Amino acid sequence: MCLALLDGRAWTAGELATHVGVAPSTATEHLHRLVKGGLLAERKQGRRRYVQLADPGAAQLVEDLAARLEPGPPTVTGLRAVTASAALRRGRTCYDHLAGRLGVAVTDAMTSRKMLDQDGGFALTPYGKQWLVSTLGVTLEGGRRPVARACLDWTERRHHLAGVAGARLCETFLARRWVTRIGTGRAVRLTPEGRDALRTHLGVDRLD
Amino acid sequence: MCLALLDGRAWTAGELATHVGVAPSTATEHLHRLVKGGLLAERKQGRRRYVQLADPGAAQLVEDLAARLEPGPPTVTGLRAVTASAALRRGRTCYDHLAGRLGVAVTDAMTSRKMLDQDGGFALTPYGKQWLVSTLGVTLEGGRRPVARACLDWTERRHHLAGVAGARLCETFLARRWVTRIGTGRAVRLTPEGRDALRTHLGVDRLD
DNA sequence: CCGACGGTTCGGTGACGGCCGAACTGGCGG
DNA sequence: CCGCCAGTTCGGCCGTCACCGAACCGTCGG
Repeated sequence: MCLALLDGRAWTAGELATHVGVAPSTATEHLHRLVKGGLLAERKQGRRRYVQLADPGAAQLVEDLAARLEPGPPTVTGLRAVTASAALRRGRTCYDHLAGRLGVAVTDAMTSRKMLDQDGGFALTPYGKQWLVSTLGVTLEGGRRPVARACLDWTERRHHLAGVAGARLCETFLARRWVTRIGTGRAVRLTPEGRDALRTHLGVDRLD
Repeated sequence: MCLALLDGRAWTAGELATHVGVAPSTATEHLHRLVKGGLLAERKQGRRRYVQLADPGAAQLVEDLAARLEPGPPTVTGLRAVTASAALRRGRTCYDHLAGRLGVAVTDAMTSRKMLDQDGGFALTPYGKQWLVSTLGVTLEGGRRPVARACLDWTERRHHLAGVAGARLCETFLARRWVTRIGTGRAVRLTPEGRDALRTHLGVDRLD
């Protein structure tokens, strides 16, 4: 369930129950514990109850656990499952930022263009901040949350950009329709406009 | 047990058993699972078996879990326990770097002296690298491990410096006897020479 | 060579936890 | 007003897991 919630959206108890294949009563029990423990936040709307990860810290924790526990995606079988997992590997959201080959490619491009410093840690350079704020028009005020943070990509086994900057970047990509969600899941697809934008802004020609 | 192992040292199975108050056979069972799961590494020496956290990633995971789960140190009672926990709050090692008020103070001083950029993320500045390498004489080669990383301090509720830089800094502090270990635990004490060094190198006058 | 000691293996036990089905609650819609 | 649906509560069952004591194994020291 926590893995499913990593898409950053709010799920209903019933959705999660069928998704993981347990009875609704079982799901209810688990979700109550996770809420009481502070990992999830709940929001009641009429007769249904939505849960989502409580905060970016919770998402990071789940992500880190998953990264350590999964030595690789367990071999999927069946055409449907294979295409779905291929789409996820190509591009997806990870809580509130971009991941998969797309997320890593953006991170790499920002690094080689000196917008991101991965040499002394993981931080935006002044130029990188300027690009985000002036060129893309986002704001980087984030309260106590770090502006830039490395998040280990569990399909690519590389770091991609998370934190406030990663979240704003992902919002921008979605708002400008550089990427669109595939169906209702976490997978995203790069649009032709997105392809152009990647080339002009970041010099990324193609994603393998 | 994992919390105890956060001091970075290698413990024997028996030590851990008595430390957490279970039978040796129980400890053995748990430790075998943790080793098989890749969280701990074991090293046999004669008739005893040492275990320690497998890698910095494992330490980070345990630390992050602890930071999230502990809303604060559960009120300790008794003079002995109180002084011990006060010493831990003042200064300690966290796996392989400095933590507690000492660790946070060093991190803050490096930040205000522009050695560390906490504004765009968490990274050493060129000046910070130069200070570590030229003035303190450490090397920052660390393979795949990040040079600088933020680690949430569970007593101070603030970030302190971890990663390769944090580890080298801690080694230096210990080697130059700026801090010394108190007894056999994780707690460290600032020596008079350490006090001088903090003042001359980082402009830190006193730790509250 | 023998005893002490650290560690492990094994069998058994008690309890806890996950899970479900059935009954119940309360919004929502016809 | 009644039926439907999402979710919850409750009771009970079963599996599993933590734990321990006792026996066992190797290593070290006398």
